[in-house]
Amino acid sequence: MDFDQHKSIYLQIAEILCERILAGEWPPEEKIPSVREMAANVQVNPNTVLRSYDFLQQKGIIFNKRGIGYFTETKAVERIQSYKKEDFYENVLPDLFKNMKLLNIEPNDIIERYQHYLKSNDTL
Amino acid sequence: MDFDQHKSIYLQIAEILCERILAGEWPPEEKIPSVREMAANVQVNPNTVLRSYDFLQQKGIIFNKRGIGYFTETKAVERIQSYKKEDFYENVLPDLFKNMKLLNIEPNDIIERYQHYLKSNDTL
Amino acid sequence: MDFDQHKSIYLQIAEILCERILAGEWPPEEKIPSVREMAANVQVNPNTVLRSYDFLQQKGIIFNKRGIGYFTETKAVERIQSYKKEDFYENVLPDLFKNMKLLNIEPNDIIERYQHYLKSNDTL
Amino acid sequence: MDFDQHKSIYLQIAEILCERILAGEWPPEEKIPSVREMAANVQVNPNTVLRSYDFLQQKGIIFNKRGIGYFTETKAVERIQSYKKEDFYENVLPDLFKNMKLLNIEPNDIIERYQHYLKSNDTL
DNA sequence: GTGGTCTAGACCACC
DNA sequence: GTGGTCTAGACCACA
Repeated sequence: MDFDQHKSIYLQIAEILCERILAGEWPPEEKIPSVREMAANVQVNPNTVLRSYDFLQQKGIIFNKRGIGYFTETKAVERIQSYKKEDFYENVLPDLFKNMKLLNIEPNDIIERYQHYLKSNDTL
Repeated sequence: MDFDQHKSIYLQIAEILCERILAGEWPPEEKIPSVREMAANVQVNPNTVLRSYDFLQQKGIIFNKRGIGYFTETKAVERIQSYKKEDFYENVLPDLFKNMKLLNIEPNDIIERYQHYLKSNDTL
Repeated sequence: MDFDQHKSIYLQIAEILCERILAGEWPPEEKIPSVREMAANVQVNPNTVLRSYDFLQQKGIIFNKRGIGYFTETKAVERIQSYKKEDFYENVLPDLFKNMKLLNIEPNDIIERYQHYLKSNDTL
Repeated sequence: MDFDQHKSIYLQIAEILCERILAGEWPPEEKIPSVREMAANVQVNPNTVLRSYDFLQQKGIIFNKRGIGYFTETKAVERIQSYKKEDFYENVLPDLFKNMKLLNIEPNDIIERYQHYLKSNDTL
């Protein structure tokens, strides 16, 4: 597992966990890997994984049963989607628009590239 | 001058300088404010401004004449645009597409919002 | 640790590190001393050491793992040699030739002195 | 006139003057260009040229007649050669040898390159 | 523990 | 006047 050195690792781990939850890897209320197990998997200090889990718990995406482990919240998927939506309209889109204007990029160019993106991902 | 606490100040200063160069505030080979002057303007320690200038010099956007000051490179604008373009296609766009697919957002929605964005900026 | 007052300390530290890497003190991907540790060793402010490390990182000779420390790049030795070679053929050699011609020094003189140099270093 | 930004300009001007003296541009006791004239020629602040002249005067290479100008010393050429010789054996040569050993460069390579150097300069 | 950023202030070489 | 370097010390996020 190699991480982007410019973003904090615990956020990258949280991000990956969210995507796996969205992908349906764990149904609601299912146990996710223990801190130690996850740490061993991604070759990272357990404290760092703990921080990811803590972060996701505060966001209402997972919860903890003492002595047992961490579990997906019932509404984990909805929560994640809601956060992503907020981030999308607050950050991603304004950033996109600013760059499009500055670099004189046509909306059609974006659409075309998106079609390609969908196709290339379909075949995976 | 107030800065975003989440990004380092020296990078924000560099960013602002780039936008002022793009806006044509200094033609190619023109002298930009001295380190001390800029530091006084944005209420920041001169060392911090120096770091911004150093950063931009390494990026080939400004250069230094000994004992005189910093000057915009002949190709400063091209360089900045090239960096921005790379960031756009490498980071912004993939991020956008990933989110669009995940959140089931239609390209038409994006375009529509972009047109609103352009209109609201025109009136400024 | 005493430094040459005519060159900046951070570059001299970088230079020393390069020579230690060339000497094989740290294999590829090995952790080098932390900023604070090195600063204590050479009796210098940690900021100054950090600057050396930053410099070497930009040259692709060492890299950083967040919260852990700096490590030698896999190709550190090759990179250093390549930089030294470039400097040699671009600066040292032209300087030598210019002086040889100007001072009317015969190549044989140089070779002879080089053999003496090698011998005197062998005995160390 | 464009200068190497890494060395101080006044030393570069002094260096150029020395080479012109060695080339016989001004016989002993001949007047060299005034500070202002030289400053205009090389596009530099007169203070900087003055510093060069001052430097050369301290080295016994030129001397000043108040109100008239700067003149080459009778033994200017000998002095310059002596300084260059000292620099050569103290700095250039040790630097060369260190690099040759480190980069595993054969003396024959140096000689060969020197022959090429002489040829290419002859034709100029 | 690690590095990263920022400040305040000093000193220097250079133009 | 210009930038460049260094120090001392603080504070922070991160592992």
